[in-house]
Amino acid sequence: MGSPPQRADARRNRERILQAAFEAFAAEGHLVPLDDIARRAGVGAGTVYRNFPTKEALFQAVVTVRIERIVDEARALGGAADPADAFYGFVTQVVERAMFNHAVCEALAADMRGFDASGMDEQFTAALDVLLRRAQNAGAVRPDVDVQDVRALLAGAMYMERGHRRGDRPGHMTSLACDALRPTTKRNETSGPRDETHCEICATPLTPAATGRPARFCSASCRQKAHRRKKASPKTG
Amino acid sequence: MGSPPQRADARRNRERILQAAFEAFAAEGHLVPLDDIARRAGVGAGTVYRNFPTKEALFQAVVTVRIERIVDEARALGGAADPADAFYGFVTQVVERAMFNHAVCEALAADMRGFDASGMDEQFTAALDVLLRRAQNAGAVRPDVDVQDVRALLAGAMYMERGHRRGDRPGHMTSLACDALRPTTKRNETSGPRDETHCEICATPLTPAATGRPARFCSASCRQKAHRRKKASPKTG
Amino acid sequence: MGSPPQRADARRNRERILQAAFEAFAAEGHLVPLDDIARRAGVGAGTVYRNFPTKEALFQAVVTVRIERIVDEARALGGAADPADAFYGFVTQVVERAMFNHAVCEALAADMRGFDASGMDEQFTAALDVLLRRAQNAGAVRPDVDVQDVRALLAGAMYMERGHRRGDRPGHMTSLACDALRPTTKRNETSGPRDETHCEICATPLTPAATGRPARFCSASCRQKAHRRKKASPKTG
Amino acid sequence: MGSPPQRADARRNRERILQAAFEAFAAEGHLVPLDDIARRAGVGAGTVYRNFPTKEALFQAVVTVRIERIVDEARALGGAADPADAFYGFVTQVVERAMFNHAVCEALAADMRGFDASGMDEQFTAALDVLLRRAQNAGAVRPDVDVQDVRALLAGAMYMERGHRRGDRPGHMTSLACDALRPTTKRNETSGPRDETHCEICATPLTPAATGRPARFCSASCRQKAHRRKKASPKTG
DNA sequence: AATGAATGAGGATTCATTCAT
DNA sequence: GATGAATGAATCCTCATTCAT
Repeated sequence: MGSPPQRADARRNRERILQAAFEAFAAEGHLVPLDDIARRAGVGAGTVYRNFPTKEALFQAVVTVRIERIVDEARALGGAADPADAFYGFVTQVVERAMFNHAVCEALAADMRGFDASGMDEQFTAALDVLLRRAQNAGAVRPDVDVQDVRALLAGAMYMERGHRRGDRPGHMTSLACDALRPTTKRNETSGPRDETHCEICATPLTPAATGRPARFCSASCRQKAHRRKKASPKTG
Repeated sequence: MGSPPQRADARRNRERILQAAFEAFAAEGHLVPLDDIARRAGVGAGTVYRNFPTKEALFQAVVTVRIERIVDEARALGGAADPADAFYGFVTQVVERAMFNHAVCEALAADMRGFDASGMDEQFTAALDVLLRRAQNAGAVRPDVDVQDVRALLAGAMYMERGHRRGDRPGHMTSLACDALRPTTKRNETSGPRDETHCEICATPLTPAATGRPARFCSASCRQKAHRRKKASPKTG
Repeated sequence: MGSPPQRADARRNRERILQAAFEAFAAEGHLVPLDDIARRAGVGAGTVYRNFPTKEALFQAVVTVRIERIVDEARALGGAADPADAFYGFVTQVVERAMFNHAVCEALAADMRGFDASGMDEQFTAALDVLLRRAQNAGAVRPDVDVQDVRALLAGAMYMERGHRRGDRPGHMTSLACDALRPTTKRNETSGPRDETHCEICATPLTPAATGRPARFCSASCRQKAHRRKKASPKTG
Repeated sequence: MGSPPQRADARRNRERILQAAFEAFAAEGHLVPLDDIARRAGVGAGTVYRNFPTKEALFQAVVTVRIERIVDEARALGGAADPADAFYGFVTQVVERAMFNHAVCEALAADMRGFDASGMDEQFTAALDVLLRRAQNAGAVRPDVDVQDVRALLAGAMYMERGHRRGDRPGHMTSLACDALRPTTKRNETSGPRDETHCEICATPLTPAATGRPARFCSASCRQKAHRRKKASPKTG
């Protein structure tokens, strides 16, 4: 039943189902009723079941296709000139893509729920492993993480981006996650907009000044602390 | 409705319901049927509804209790001598506790779904904010993250620990997440057990040797690379 | 949703559901459990929901069909030769039909509860209005009533017939209701069977005579009163 | 259990329950949950059940009290000077009172649902019968109706008033119902506000004139009909 | 006697899956 | 092969009635 059908129209149906399922699962995850998918695909529910024995199998099929592409990309990057770029770029891109896709998210999820079919998981892990080791070998990734850690981090980054999507900083959590992987000497620090409602040093709420520049500190002693601290690590604003 | 009943048996039932709900939600999150919770508690469904007007209210009640404790701890740590320990210890502990608890996970989740009741969310954020700012002030946390970032990271760490639970390294993902928050100069690097099935350098699968010490590299050239690299960063094993 | 299905068996099922719903609603009104309707129709509850999105929609569908017929009849009578017959005949017939039908009763009910769908209510009112005005124009209906009064009276008549169904005089209450609409000069007075257990004049219970013709009055003075009254209005027996 | 309790506080509770039940049933009829009544009465549900074996029995008790009063009034009117006023006044008053009382409505309802307990129904009927016969005897009520007809009409009038409550004409339907009972020669005709959107004669919708007095007829021929008709029965506007 | 907690049978609705057409 | 109709178990929630305290 999972094998591709012979007739042209049947093959077309299968494609349409996969496409509809992709969209539906991407938008709503496992929750979307199968009838909705069938309707989107313009076929009957029975046709879906002819092609995929269960709803879960359909889900698997959908994400397998996606993961296949991702694996392909990972393999393509396996020989890239810059192992660091290859690795971090890959991670970032995967997250970005999955960020808006409930289905891929669930598939690559930390618990890999609903994604152990067809050995795609192993292939993904293996391909990622190559990128990771090359990056580690190049000194771009700390050596004490393994591919499972990275997989988990990937899942976590997707999760964080999905949940804490702040219009202002897309990709911010992913960037943090990547920083967790870097050796200590290299780091991409980015700074967000400053919080003008609390003291930067001790978090005391600030009384907003009616006029003039907003205050940054609650007191002179906090301003002094900030001053001292700035001298100690001058690179971060 | 949420007020504790007077009679001893009723109070006992209420406790049993909360306990059963705690376990059930911890194990399966929002998904568990309310009837299951009632059965676990040894009461009828009606009794659950007498105590909590909706399933959601029960969920809230369960997590509110948990979050309350966490907030209390955060507040207690607000005056700790070592801001760094206070902050990282708190984060680690929260994750550890929530790790096995789907419900708390969902409550503190990145999207805070199903946890806006009773202002507990704000209290949690505020208490965490204090710990964060003190740690930043002490130079123990990079200055370009805010409390929302930390909340997201917390949620992500819980998620990662839940999903990628590897018997061997509990808390490992949390440790990584914490590292993402540290200024570059300080880092807790830990190393896991060596993977004996792949070349350490190029990730080529290794043929296990029938006897003797297991191989670490696939070839002489990889061994050479490893040697060169070791000289460059001598601190990591 | 409400569109008729193509397949023969489905169409048959839909009909059976409508029929079962018609009977069930007729007998018990909105109260019948939907599962009962499904069982009567010999289908699963899901099948009912496939055809009608909610129980209420099913109710509407059932009564809409009935009201449609009634509206059709009203329109057909719009050009009748005798406006009085058309109007009173229509009213009588509507009540007769709805009399045994809780559902139609509820639909045409005084408060029109649960019958504002599909504009059928307005159509009914409009068609009735035409009959009413023609009858008023012909002097067969008192001029100080409007179509809303007639609607109310219709509902009331149905209600009365339903409740006080006396095997002996079906339509009696409707006849009374119609009389309320007639100009004073015309009236259809009908008389029911005489009550042989009370004095006709003062309602004192009568001791039934063991033999002979049953008594009509409790005393000679009442007989006398009746005699006098009979002379005053000789047409009613 | 229906028997009045001995202790003073118990008697007080019983009264409070009856009062609360009266209000609750009046407002919502049979639908109101018993727990609500208990709460309104400030007692536990168990106390309600101690006094009344079922919810239905409570309902009966409540309406029995009300009907008792109505019966008392009917009896008091039995010797009134003017039998016509006594009868029509009574009918009107009963309807007016019940109009805002779901419970009494249901009790006196056409189908007498939920009101066959304690012989109150018979007493009501008997008392009404006396008023009716006296009015008939006085020539104020057509002779071809019996007390069951009047009961039905009462129920119907309540029903109509409840459903078609038009702010503008409270009691209008009751007035109509009374007219149905009058001998042909006497009648209370009232006229409502004229409908300015349809032709008075043929009910054709009227195009509202932008200025000037609103039109009453759709055409000259209808105006002519109206003119002829006015001459025939000059008393009604 | 009073309380109000507990019960549990429904009731409306959804949806994965099967199967007649 | 395709269709979409049918199924019926599952889910949340209500409320009359019973019973332990």
